[in-house]
Amino acid sequence: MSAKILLVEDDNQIREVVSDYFSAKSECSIKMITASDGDEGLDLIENDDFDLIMLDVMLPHIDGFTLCRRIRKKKDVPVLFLTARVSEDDKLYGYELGCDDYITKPFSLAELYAKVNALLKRASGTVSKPEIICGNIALNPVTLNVTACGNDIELAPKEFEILAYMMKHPNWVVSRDTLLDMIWGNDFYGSPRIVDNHVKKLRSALGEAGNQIKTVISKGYRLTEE
Amino acid sequence: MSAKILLVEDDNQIREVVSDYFSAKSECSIKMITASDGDEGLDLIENDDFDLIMLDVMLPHIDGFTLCRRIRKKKDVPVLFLTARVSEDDKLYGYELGCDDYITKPFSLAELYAKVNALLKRASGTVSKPEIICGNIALNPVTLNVTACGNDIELAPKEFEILAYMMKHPNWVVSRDTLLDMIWGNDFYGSPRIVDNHVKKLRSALGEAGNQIKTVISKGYRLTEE
DNA sequence: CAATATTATGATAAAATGATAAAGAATACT
DNA sequence: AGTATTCTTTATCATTTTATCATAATATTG
Repeated sequence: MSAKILLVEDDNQIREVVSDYFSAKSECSIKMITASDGDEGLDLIENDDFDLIMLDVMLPHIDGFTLCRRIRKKKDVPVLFLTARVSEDDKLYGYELGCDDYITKPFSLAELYAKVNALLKRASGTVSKPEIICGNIALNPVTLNVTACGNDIELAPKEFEILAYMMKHPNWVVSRDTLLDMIWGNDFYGSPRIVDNHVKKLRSALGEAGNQIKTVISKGYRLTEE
Repeated sequence: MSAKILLVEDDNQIREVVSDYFSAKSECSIKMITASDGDEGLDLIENDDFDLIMLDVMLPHIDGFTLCRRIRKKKDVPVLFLTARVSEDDKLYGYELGCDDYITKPFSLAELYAKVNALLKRASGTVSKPEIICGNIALNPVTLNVTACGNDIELAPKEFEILAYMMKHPNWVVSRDTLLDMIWGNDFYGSPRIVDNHVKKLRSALGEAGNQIKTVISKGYRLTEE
């Protein structure tokens, strides 16, 4: 599942940092769109549907509270305030307007991310899953579930890690040495042939979808989308 | 293999100690360049290519995170954070920004040295570099994909290496001996005629675009843009 | 144009590489 | 301790890739 989030914030740096963090952290299951002032924000809201809106309270022409009221007239979308003001009044005001939560600057990105996910969950009844998908294979880094062609797959630890690494780098050719470095670590002194064996098992565990793992001779393996 | 490393660190002593240690330990295969603040660091990064950058998180005017983001916009080079802060947030943040690893102060020089070497090793194989394009041929050094006139091409290892070398030096006349040196290495004692054969196969694999490989009689081959 | 040097091509043998299976070692679980 | 699972090593077999060589084609030189 993917969510579209609008961030209205005049501070360039916060906009960028939050945007980057969310895109990266959610592994693209969250799509971030930003606006630097209220007017731009309203425009976007009118022409597009968002799953959540983050609003800075202190905006140039229009303040966050007013903006929130206008949003509420049009759409029932979760709103989260970013605020530097900490008085209870402000907090209450926000809540009455239908703001669903707020966070006080300076905030940690992890905290914000957690709040956003909680809101999304509350709003939709489902959690935004950071599922990674490549062709017929899906891997959930949270539940550690793997499905191939819709079937649940049980993988041994090493098999899972190999698949996870390749899923994060689809279409890359990953060498055996890279896999050894990333998964076994620097204190492994055996032969790279061991990768072959795990890949073999991984392929057979994936069944039909095992064909998505191609071998690139003398280079390594590649996970393709078909 | 020699690597150029930039260390951005405001503490004189750390700068010197790390720099000396790396130069000595690597027996000059690592060249250390240092900057004492972010601006100086950015300057150096813009005017030079580094194989790895070590960043202190706490810098005078600009902090390491911001600097890292700026670097990422320009170059895809491994970044390693030196940090005195140990909260998970910082660690995560660093990773999302494209920092490849971090080490917490106080650290042992040996540990740092090991991390750096691991990163360099990993990077030399898998850092995502932009596609190399020459005329109708495109080569992606990460996915190892080759396309000629838009079609995906399958190449045998030696063919790929020859093409890759020529793509990195478009319009150069590369002699058979050079190719033997660069691709076969010094432990090959056969005839340079073997290059002809691989070039032949490479040409036919490239189809139409094979014409971009011209033979320069008695000198070698040249890859042109048309 | 003939003579010579250089390169292209194709067939085939040799070598390198990867797939796979089997079996012992390590690890976790009961 | 005993069992089951996973990891690792090793050996064999199939496939791909590379090397060699003979011959044809092309270019260069006088």
